[in-house]
Amino acid sequence: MSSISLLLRRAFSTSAAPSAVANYNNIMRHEADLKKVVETFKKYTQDSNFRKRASFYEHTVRRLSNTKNFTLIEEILEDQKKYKDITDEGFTVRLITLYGKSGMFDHAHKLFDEMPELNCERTVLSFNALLGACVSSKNFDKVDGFLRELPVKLSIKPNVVSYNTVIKALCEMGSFDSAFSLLDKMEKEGLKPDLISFNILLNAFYKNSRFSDGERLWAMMEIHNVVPDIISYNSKVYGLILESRIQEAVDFVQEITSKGLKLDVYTYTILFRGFCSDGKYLGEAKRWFDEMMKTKCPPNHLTFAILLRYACKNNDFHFGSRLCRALFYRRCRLNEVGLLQKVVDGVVKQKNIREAEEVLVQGSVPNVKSLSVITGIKVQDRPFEDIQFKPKGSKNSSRTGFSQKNQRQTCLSGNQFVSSASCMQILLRSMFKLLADLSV
DNA sequence: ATAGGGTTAG
Repeated sequence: MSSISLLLRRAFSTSAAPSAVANYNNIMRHEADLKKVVETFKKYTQDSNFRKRASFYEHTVRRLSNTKNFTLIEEILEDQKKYKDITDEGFTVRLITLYGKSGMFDHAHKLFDEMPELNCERTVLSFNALLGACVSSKNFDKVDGFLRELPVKLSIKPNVVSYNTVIKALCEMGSFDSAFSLLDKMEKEGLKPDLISFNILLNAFYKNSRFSDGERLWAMMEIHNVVPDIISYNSKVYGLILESRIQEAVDFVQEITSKGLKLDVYTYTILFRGFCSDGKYLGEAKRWFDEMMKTKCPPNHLTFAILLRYACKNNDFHFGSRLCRALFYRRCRLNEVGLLQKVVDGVVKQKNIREAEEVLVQGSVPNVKSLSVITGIKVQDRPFEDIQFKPKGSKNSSRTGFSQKNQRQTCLSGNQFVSSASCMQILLRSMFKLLADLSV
């Protein structure tokens, strides 16, 4: 009990004087009303320093895009046209990219077309931004036409980035051979395929069960003097796992290490996913997890989700609770709270009360019943009365790490408490949310 | 301006 309230107190206490930037972050994070978010954004962007901060644009637009508020996205991005920055190609390119990422391809295209009248020069940068917007908005089929028409029309010479983007689009459409043949086309245009060109192709081939096509690329890379990096190798590990060649994948990973390359979180996570197919790899999974810790390669929420499910499935709750501790330490959010509950239940069943306690205290699994069973705390009607929180309509469930099922009981009005169970849930959810926010 | 993870299970 005391540890939990300590955690809560820490989570709810306000931190020291925020700068303008932190201030903005605070306002935006806690503001549930998206109309107000938009107003605040527009107000802040009157400041020219603020307009240089690409990440604010990204955060705000991503949030509006996640909730499908496309009108509001249009409102803030179109509003930017009134600033002199719009004559700076870099600034406009960012807006085009944001439209693309929000899936608003027509807006991206329109802005590109408007650039001359906005007094903004168009070079290969904005051309590439337009191509990129096709890809991110999944208008893959448009890319090829743009590559054929626009360079002539606008006297822009495509560069490696342009071609890489087209290769990506063709791969996404499943036109692997056309994508591959663009390497030749590039060379004819006097451009050298680079690491990114090859990584796009490696990924596409191995991921789409074209293992032998993938294998052929390595020799080509050598010819082009392109040195593979960990992203290149990860594609192959993925390919091996996809073909259930687990041991070969392990051997290949060893080989990567012996080349002096550092494995990254992707490498491990791909391996773990391969191990999951069979309980016999549990020891191997632990060994690689230790390796991860030893080499200071921090696991992320996906790594934890995969390993936790694997541990639970094989009744290894000791490993499970160890994973939970690492998970809380890293302040990762799981999109499946049920997994934590499984660990607690498993540990309790095996009578490792102490471990269960730790998982609970650190992770606050929102199950009041197991909470009171394990800790012996009797849940009162009005716990934590000293803590105020805003329950109304905070809808960003994705940040809290709680499933939709757990969300539906949010029915408080004002600061009134309801039953102890849902109160506890809401309280814990708020705590999770705050912990998540603090870790950003 | 371009590159990379998942899907459980009742």
